[in-house]
Amino acid sequence: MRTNAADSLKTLRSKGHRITKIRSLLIEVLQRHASPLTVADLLAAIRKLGVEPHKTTLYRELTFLVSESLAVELELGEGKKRYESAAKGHHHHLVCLGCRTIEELELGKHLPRQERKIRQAYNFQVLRHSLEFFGLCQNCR
Amino acid sequence: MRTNAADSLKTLRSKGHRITKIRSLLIEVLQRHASPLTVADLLAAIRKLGVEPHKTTLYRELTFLVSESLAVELELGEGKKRYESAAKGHHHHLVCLGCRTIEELELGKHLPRQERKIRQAYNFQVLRHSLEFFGLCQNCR
DNA sequence: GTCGTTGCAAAGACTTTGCATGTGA
DNA sequence: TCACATGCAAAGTCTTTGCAACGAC
Repeated sequence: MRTNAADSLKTLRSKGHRITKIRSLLIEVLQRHASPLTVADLLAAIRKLGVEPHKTTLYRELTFLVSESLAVELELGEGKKRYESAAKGHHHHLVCLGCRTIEELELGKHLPRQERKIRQAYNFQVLRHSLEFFGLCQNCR
Repeated sequence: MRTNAADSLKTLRSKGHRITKIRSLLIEVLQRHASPLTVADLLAAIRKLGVEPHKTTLYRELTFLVSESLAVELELGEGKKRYESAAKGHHHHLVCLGCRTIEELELGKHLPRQERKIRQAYNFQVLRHSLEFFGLCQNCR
């Protein structure tokens, strides 16, 4: 699962999708950043690289990357969506309510175990989960 | 923490807040429903009871109830917020990606334990968390 | 009567859609 | 070439703000 931008592009090409400037920049930017980014963040990051994509294009492209399982969409209670590269592997988030910094967090195997229990107890097939901790970071405390 | 609508109203009154028709109906509706509701859901539910609040009022009232810790706000990847009564106590959710049904789920004490670890390992004070499982329910599988 | 609450109009933020144009393979 | 990708305008959905009128206590 842990891949790089070149791998992602290869995968897309092999499926018959085109490799455009915006697409490859977007994949690169997503992989370079540690925390999940909003559409506005992504637009700014790509502009810094000298390309000016229309925001509609980013919305469409992100939908596409999510459908290809190359990006992950999440909501952190802000009323807007954030995206991160799927190449980083599954993880959770620490969201500081003070400075809004988002840190990544690796948790043990407690949740896969819970998911098996849910399967049995609720007759519900878990495909994915989302776990965020909200609180105060070192600086904001 | 597990209270009823009358208790919530008493608490509000003791703090000097007013008990209006919309406020008390909203608290009642939130407590009556098992799954978290959108503003549109709440508006419909209150209309069924013969009152026609403006949606602006609901937005404001929900912000107020959240600030008073009588309601909880959450996002389930739909691009809109959902609210539930805080009186139900903390729990997690099973979200069916097929029929969008939302079920509640009680998990063990794994997370409080994790939160203590996070406090130590990341120097991050966890105030609350949000955990949702997305998948397919019995009918949609 | 006071001041918190409500309704309404308007605006703001985020996201989607339709269509013409551009471009990668 | 030609189907996929992009840009632009417009609209759609969710939410917030300003202000005057209302109503709980």
